Amino acid sequence: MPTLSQENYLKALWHLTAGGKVSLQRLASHLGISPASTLAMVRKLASDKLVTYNRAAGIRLTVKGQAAATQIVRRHRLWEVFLHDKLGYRWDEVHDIAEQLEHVAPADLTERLDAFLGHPTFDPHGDPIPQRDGTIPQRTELVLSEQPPGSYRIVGLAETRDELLRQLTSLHLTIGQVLELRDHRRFDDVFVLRVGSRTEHVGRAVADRILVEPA
Amino acid sequence: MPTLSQENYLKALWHLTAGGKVSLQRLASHLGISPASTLAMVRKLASDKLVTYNRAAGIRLTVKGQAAATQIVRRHRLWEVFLHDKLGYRWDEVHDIAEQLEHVAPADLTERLDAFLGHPTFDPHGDPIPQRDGTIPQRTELVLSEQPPGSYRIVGLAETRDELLRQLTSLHLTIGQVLELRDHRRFDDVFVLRVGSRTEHVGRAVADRILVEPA
DNA sequence: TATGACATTTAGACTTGACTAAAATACGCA
DNA sequence: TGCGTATTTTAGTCAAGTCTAAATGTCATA
Ligand SMILES: [Mn+2]
Ligand SMILES: [Mn+2]
Ligand SMILES: [Mn+2]
Ligand SMILES: [Mn+2]
Repeated sequence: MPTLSQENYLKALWHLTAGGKVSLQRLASHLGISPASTLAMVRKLASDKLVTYNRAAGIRLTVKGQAAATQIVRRHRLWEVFLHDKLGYRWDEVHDIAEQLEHVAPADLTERLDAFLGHPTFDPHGDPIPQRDGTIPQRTELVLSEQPPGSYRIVGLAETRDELLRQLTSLHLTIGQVLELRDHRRFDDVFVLRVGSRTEHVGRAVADRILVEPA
Repeated sequence: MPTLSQENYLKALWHLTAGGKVSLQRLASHLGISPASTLAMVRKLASDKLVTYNRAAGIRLTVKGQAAATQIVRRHRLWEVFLHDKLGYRWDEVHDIAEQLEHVAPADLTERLDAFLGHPTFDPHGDPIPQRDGTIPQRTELVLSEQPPGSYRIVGLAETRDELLRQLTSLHLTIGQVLELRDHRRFDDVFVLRVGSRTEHVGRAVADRILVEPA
C-alpha cells in the first residue's frame, strides 16, 4: 500500500494526466515540492510499479497506479459528499477536509460510506465519483459561455478553486441549478442570466468555467 | 499542534494515567515502542509543555496536555459512534478505524460530527465521550461479578479487547442489555444469567469485566 | 552492604520525505 | 551549429520518529 505521501503523488498524477504529458516540473509545481524531491519519489513509485518514467514520455501511471489513484479520488469525493450533505459544510469548505479523510482507507470503509450516502454519482462540485470498479460516471459538459440563449442546468465546473465557489454561491449558482441564458453582450463580454426570479450578470471568467446540460 | 505520533503518545498517557504512575517502561510497552524512543518523544512533549517527566514522578500530562488528550479521545469515540450507528459496523470493528479518523481534526469537524450524531454521551463500548468543554459524562459502574442476584443493565466494560467484544456478542450481551443475575456458582465460579428468554453462563473472566447499573 | 534484576539513559544508526545548490542534459532558435 | 534557457539529475543535508546495543542508575534483599 502506498504511503500518505505516495497517495498524494498518485492523485496529482491522476489529475494532471488529462492535460497531456506530465513532466517532473509540472508534477513538482502542482504539488509544491522541489523537482529533486519529486524525482526521488517518482523513482520510488516506479520501483513499486505504480508509474513509469523517462524523460521523453514523462511520468505515466501504470494500470496498477491508475487503479490506486482512482480509488483515492473516489474516497475524496465520497467524503466531500458526506461533509456537504450530512455535516452541512458549504461546497467551498469540503475539499481541504476531504484531503485528510481520503487517506483513511481500511478494508470496506469506502463501500460502507458509499452505501450510507446512497451511492452518489457526483460530488458537491459536480465532479464524477469513480465507482467501485473504477468506471467514471459521464455527464454532459457544455461550457456555458459557448451556448446559445436557452435554458440550462448547471452540472459542474471546469475548475473548483474556493474563490470561484464562493463567487458562484453569491450569484446563487450551484450544482443542479437551472438557469436561462438570456444574452451575451459582446461589447463587455458579460453574460446575462435568469436564475429563479433573479437576473444575474457574469463575466467571461465565470461563464467559461460553468458546465451545463440543456434543461 | 501535536503531530500524529505525538497525539498517540498523549492518548496513551490519558488512558494509562488512571492506573497510577506512568513510567517510561509502561508507556513504551503500551505503545509497542522502545523505551529509548519513548524517552526521546517524552522529552519533546515536555519541551512543548504537554507533559512533565522525571524518574521519581514518572510522566504526567500537564493541564495543556490533558486538554489535548481529552479532545483526541473525544474524536475517537465520536467516530466510533459514527462507524457503529451510521455505517453499521460491529462494536468489535470500530476501534481500529477510529484510530485513523481521530487524527483528522480541522476546525469544527468534531463539533459538526457531534451534532450530526445527536450529541451522544457514550460510545458503542459504553465508554463516556468527553464533551466539548472536556467534562466527562459519569455512569454508574458496578462490576457484575460483585453484585447480588437481581436485575441489571449493562452500561460498559472494564476492558474492550475485540476478543472480549466478540465473546459478549455471542452471548447476546451488549451495551444497554438488561439481564438478570440468577446465581453465582462458587464451586466453578460460573455466573448464571437470564438474558431475554435465554439462560447464559459466563465465567469470572467475563463477569469481572461487565459493568452494570441496577435495572 | 553487595549483588542481580530491572529501569533509564546515552550513543549511534536507519528510513522517509523533504530541502538547496550545483552539474548535466536537452531544446529552441538565431 | 552553437548559445542560452529550461529541465533533469546528482550530491549533500535535515528533521521526525523509530531502532539496537551498551552504559548507567536504582532498589530489594540476601
Ligand atoms: Mn476536492
Ligand atoms: Mn470535489
Ligand atoms: Mn476505541
Ligand atoms: Mn470505544
